[in-house]
Amino acid sequence: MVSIKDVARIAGVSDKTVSRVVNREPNVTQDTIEKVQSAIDALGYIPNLAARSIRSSRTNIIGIITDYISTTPYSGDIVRGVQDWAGANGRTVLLANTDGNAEREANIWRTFKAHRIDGVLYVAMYHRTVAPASGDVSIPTVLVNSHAEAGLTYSSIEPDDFGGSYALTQHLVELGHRRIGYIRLNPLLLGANQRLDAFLAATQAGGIAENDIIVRLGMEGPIGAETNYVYREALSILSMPNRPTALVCGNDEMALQAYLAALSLGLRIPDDITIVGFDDFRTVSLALKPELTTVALPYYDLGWQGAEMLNDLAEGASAIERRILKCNLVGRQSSK
Amino acid sequence: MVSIKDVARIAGVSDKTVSRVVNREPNVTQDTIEKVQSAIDALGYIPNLAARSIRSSRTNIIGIITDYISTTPYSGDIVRGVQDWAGANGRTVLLANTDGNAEREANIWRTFKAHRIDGVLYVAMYHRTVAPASGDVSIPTVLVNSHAEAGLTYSSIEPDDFGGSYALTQHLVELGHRRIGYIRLNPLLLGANQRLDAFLAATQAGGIAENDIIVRLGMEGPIGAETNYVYREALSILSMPNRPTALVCGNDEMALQAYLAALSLGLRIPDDITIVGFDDFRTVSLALKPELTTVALPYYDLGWQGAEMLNDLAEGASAIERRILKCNLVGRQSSK
DNA sequence: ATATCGAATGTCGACGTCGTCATTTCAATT
DNA sequence: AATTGAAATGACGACGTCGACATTCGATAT
Repeated sequence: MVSIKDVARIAGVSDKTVSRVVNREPNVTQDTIEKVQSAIDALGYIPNLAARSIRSSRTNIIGIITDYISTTPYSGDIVRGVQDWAGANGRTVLLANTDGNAEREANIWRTFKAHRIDGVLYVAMYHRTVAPASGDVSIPTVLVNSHAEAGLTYSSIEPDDFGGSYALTQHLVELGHRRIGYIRLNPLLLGANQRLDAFLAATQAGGIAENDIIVRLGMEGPIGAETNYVYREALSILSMPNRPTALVCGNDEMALQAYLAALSLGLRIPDDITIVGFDDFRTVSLALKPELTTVALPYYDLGWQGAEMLNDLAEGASAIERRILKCNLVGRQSSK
Repeated sequence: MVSIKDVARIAGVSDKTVSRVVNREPNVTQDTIEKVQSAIDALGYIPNLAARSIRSSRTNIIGIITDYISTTPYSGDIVRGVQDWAGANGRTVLLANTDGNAEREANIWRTFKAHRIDGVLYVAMYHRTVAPASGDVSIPTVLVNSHAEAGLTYSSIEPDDFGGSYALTQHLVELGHRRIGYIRLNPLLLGANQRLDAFLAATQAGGIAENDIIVRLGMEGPIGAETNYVYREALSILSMPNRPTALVCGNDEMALQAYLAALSLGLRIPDDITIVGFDDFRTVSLALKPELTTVALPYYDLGWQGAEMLNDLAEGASAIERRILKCNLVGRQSSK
């Protein structure tokens, strides 16, 4: 590999002068700059960041630790947000995936430390409580789409499931719905409870009677291997003699199944039944006809802002911040 | 940061001896090993990989360059496959995303070279032809889910869209379907043509008359901003007086729309109409009721095997290999 | 011509690790 | 006790970069 010394030799200057040119330091003649630059171009010289980092003890690398990357398709957008921030700020991203395996996680922390990375974004693919196994040597860490278990202090950034669900429910109340069905997510998911709680709070605030609320469990069991009751429950709710006029689903994938149930019963959406989802998982929400009213999770922003927070931390900010990002209602044609 | 010298001082040995222990070199007394090990544990010493790499000019880092990571949800599995291989083989993964932007791509190559990574996996998120902008200095590179434009020589690994589509079509012929509709993908996608070609070849081989094949265009326009005709075309095909008994969709998302169209016409799946997809995009294929017969893309294996191929290349193998991975038929309840 | 001073450039060493080679230790053999 | 040889350990330098400091250069003022 061509090094700074090779460039120096070709340009007929010292290695330090090349270094000055590369790092755009002042007090270098225009003439010298050109000589050096053409030597760089001729040799295709690219500075060795490893060497740089052992001198400066700063790597400009941030690490991402993810868990179940493939179970929640769009959460990859978190990673994209981080990457875009990194690209815009001269950082590089090291990525590793635990698959929920503790031993693997410990290894990843070790490797990241060996790389002397500047910080870690600990990204949960579904919104939940986590306990990073960072070990004794500490690295600046920000939890993304998650927060720390009781007793652990980490900065974190999360979506406002509660607020999003509240807004969505309010939307239905404003449309005049007085009897509403609800199919809830796997209770293991943090969002499941927050969304349901907000739904119940908003319906109550909207003056809807308790027995005009029909709540059913849509899924349960371990993440990635859950049992799915959604279709059956949707059929059951929609077959009730006094069927509700709106059906709220824990997420868009559930809404899809509710669509199928509704259509197979000959119901038209949204004329006979309003159906709404959550996540704005676009491969589903936009493919459904009519397109689905849902709530968008701010995945990309979680990543971008999480990276910003991490940067603050790595620069010395010591305050622990717990940031909550808004989930916006996305009104489409499935609600009326 | 604690270095090898700190450990040496505490253990009362030379830095080289610590190095020997860390790297499990022979000819070290058991006694010394223990002394050193306890110093390592006490200090929490972790070797600095950057320092190691400037000596050995081997980083054990492989880079992944992706394009449109968020448009094809499950293709993140390619990355997961790479990561798993890396984890199992002591490598670390550097990740960057071009978003289809050439300038960004050039920057990424520069950065990767600056990190002196061992090789690059150039991953396309949808199957296509690519022209990596790797610049003059070369790094071992393998193209994943893509192959090189004419004139460029790169090793590559791709899914066998043709074979998968052929098997799927054959399955329908074997089920006795003699009149079949086909909604095709955006022609910009490489898979679009391969899948359609295989469909036409398999129907012809199965003795189906040309005018019993109804092909419609489902999508067109730039990736990520296409116009979608699927629902309309599905309705149109399914409303024909002599409607086909099976409908093949370019991918699972299209199949979803075909389901909606069929149900809204009061048709039952699969009794009145067989519908099949492609991709085995599980959030859709398993959520559909009945579950969708489709073809699985070997995303994970593309990643894992791509990493293997890259490793061979980095170790000195000079042969260019073009590997094609099988796409397996996944029979479920939507075909009969 | 000479002194002065800032600008331009160079020399040197340190960062952390490990290969090379030299030195020390120790047990086995004469 | 002296010799031998292998095993164990250490000293040193190089990898590529850049900070600290030293030196040289060139222009201006005397």
